[in-house]
Amino acid sequence: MAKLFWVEDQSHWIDRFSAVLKQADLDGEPNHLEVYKFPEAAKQRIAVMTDQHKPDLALLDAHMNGSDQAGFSVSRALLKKWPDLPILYLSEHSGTEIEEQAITQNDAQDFIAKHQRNIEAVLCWRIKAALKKRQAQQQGEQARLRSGSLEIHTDSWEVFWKGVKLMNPHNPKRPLAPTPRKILRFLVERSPRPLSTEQIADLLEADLERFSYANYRQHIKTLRSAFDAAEGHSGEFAELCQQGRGIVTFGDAHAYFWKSDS
Amino acid sequence: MAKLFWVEDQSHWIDRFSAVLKQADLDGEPNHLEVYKFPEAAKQRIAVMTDQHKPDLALLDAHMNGSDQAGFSVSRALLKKWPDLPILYLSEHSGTEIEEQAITQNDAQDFIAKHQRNIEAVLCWRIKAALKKRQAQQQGEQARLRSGSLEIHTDSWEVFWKGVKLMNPHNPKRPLAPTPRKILRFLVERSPRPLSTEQIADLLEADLERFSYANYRQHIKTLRSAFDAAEGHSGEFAELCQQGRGIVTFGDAHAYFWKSDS
DNA sequence: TAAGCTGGTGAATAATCCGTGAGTTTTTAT
DNA sequence: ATAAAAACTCACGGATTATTCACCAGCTTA
Repeated sequence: MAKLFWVEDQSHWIDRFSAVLKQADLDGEPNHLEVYKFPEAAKQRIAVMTDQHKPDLALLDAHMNGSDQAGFSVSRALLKKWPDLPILYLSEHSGTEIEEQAITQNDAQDFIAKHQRNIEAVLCWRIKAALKKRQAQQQGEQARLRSGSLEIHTDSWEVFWKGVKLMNPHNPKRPLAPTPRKILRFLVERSPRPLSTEQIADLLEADLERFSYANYRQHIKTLRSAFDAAEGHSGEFAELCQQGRGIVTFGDAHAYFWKSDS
Repeated sequence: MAKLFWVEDQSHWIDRFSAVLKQADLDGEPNHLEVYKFPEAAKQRIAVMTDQHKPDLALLDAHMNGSDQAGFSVSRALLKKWPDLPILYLSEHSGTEIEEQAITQNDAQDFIAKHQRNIEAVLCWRIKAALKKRQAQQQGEQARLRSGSLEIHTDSWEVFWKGVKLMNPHNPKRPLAPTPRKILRFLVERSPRPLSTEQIADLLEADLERFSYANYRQHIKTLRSAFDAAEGHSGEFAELCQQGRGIVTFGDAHAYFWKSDS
């Protein structure tokens, strides 16, 4: 559960974004949102918060109630207590001195303009990215990609399905081979969008002359049997794929996609 | 002197920003700007760049010459060589899928819309902030290393495995040779990320012409037999490596990685 | 019903990886 | 300058991985 600490003085922005933020898929769980309309109230709250309430990320408006510095004072209060807390600004004053101050002097992780195309989505992407970065730093750089029961350690490239490490189906003592594991990663990263043969070839930096659809199919087969092996050859994964989850064919265009099982 | 690596396919943007970027006060010194108009040219250049040319920051356009992926392929080439290089996108397509891909999948440090108020200044602020963050990260490295049964005294460069000092396998009276020692240290420092031949060559500040994969392999062999010797030639370490711990081949990219035994 | 398509499969082949020993060159210490 | 140590090169071979091929089943369309 991601805990967000949000300070915003204008009600209409709160109305507009709170539902989006609560429901955004940041870590697969529902988010907890703590909103304050006044910087003073926020600061008082920060003073009494314990580590157990520590937010994962703060979202601030820089300019509030007529003062340029209101948001920054909240930021200072937060950073004093938790120096590594990522702070994002959400402001109407992009391109101004406020942005400069936020970025160069107040250790802002990001500064997002309120007035822009598709702002809700942009906000979610950036919060997600900030959380991811934070997590990577915290966990000693343990980069992980998760989707349902699947977990890919993107550093050591180990892949776990329901907690079991995926192995090479032809030789259970050996780990999943490089190309299949890359393909799996790309599929999960782009989930639930499909990846055509050409796109995979591009991502693999393979020659399109060499990398054919037959080829792609073969690697998908390897992957599927690796999943099956991890489940003790029970055929569960094959069933899952039948039901349109796991590794699924797209229907045409020689494409496959990954869909989380949960 | 900050070195910037910039890929941008449209001349008018290059004209508009190059002077600004050259003269921006990023670290108190004049900046060095390397500009490419074609992703292919950029990638070719990256392939032959050595550590001494390593840029401090890359500025990419995502969408170039009609392809959405052109910028990302440059990003991949850069990150493959220098995994911690900060990458900023400068794009006309903010709020679109391109931004999403950049931020959530391509480890973008930032994504800056070309069309915005005061863009020149914003660009400089953000570049400066990214460089500052990078520097702060680099300084936070530790002085002593421990990983499972392995301990490296980074001051005296002695290496202990299960409390036994690793010696040169060819001559048990002599300490482990410098290059294997360094390689082991880099592997452990980056654990559990793999280190390709290219990256090791970079870290050793060796010439890529000289430092080949065969070479790397040979040092790995030396290391493994040093571990084996420390265990009284029992073959335990070889077994450990078989099981994916200790010094492990990555299975791709001519890379190895270290994984703690505990 | 056949032809054309997609997508799954096993087996065969091709390519690559990686460990290895032996030898050569470069570096270092005396 | 000399010798020892370290770094590097090279080529081989077994193992592993990637790719190709031929075939089959199911579906759609003429």
